Amino acid sequence: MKKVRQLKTIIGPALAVDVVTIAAINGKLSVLLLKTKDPEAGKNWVLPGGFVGLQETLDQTAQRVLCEKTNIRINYLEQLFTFGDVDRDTRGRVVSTSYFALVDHRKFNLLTTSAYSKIEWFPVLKLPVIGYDNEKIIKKAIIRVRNKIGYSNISCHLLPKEFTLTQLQEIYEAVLNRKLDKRNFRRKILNLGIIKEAGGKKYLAANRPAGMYKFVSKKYQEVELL
Amino acid sequence: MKKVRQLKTIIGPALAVDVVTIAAINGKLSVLLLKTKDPEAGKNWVLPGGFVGLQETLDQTAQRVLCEKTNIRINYLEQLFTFGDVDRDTRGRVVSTSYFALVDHRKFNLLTTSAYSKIEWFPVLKLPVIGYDNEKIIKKAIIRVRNKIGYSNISCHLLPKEFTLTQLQEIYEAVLNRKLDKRNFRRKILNLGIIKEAGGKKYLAANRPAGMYKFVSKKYQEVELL
DNA sequence: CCAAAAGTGTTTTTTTTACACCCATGT
DNA sequence: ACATGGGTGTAAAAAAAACACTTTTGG
Repeated sequence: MKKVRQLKTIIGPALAVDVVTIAAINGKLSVLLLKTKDPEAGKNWVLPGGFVGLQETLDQTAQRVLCEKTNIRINYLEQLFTFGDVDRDTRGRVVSTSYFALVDHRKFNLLTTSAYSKIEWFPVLKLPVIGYDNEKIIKKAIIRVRNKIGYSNISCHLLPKEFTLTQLQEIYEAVLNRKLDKRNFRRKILNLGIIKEAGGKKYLAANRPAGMYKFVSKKYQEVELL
Repeated sequence: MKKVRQLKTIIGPALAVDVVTIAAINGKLSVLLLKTKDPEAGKNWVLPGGFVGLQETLDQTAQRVLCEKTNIRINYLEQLFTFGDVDRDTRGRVVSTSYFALVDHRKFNLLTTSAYSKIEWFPVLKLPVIGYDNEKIIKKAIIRVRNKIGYSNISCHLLPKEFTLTQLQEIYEAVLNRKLDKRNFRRKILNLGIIKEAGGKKYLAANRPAGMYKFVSKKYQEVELL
């Protein structure tokens, strides 16, 4: 491993990472928040975050912080924006590079550290009081996801491996916050070629069973818009 | 002014800003580069950049650095991405938040400092050898501008206050790197309502004079796509 | 046989693309 | 009068939107 040294002569801001973790829960786009015990945040809900280590890339910091503070191992991670207002953190000058993570919430048991009193999913339309500038970060993440779901396959990270077309449509409706036409949605999503039949059928309720589908690839790809 | 203190306990990366300055010159999308004297950059061309001060926002750093190193006062500035690879800068651990600036190159007299031997515009299709990870940054800026010109009024910053429709079309062609149909372009851009007639006519060469137009507003706005 | 969600095509409207000639000027 | 870039409309093709009934199952 290459030697990396801190530039001692530079006196500058500290650098942190904050992560907006996003899932679609019961048809609602939701964000994972921690309730802090720190009085300086006004005992508000905040995003999981932490400082960037000297030997870590920003992506690695995001992964580490999210795992440490929520017990989530990330499915999809993308850098969002770097917030650098001088007074954004009352504790001192901290610049924060924000990320968003997309997860299937059913896959993880949430678990946080002693620095926080609670960990909880909140629908983005019913957020609690948020500390620091974290609400701004969340809003930006929502906008990014809302745009990106229309021209990429990122929705794959919000679902289990196999799913029905109705489930997939519900994801899109949750993210876009509007109803879509079933027939048009199916035609379009199938024509994109990003999903294919998985073979099985889902027998669940007193109705016709739904065909199961899966994504051709979970690798990020851009496609023509929805 | 509020007191801002450095978080002394945190040992982390230094934070810098790099700026990709973009103009459309002779129908070519171009980037402004500096030739460094620093042997560690291999005497290559690099982006103007500098460290973030304790009392500065990132946007302010970008403006200051660009003014100091190129004598350009920015027209339009937008944050691009934060690059945090551990070994991206051979001099030590430096995380860099990149920006891109859009300018009308005719407005400024380029002027750099003694740390650099040259300052020059390069067409993005004919870049010289670039130092550090700066080529990656430039590529990302180009992609961003290319996307954004299609659904916003950012092109206004690449032109003088008044311009002909042909000039505007040339900007779009330079950014998108393809020819557009004159009639379709005019219909679309006029229907968007972001520009209006300025009244005058441009008498220049031995041909019919062109009508002058101007942007309704230079404030950033998103519109329906081109 | 009833309730519930799955599945399926066609028509209309809107948007996009392709395309060729006349106009106003300076020399 | 001619060379040069400015300016204009229409038709065909493609994409998007609107819309309602039949199917399969469990109870």
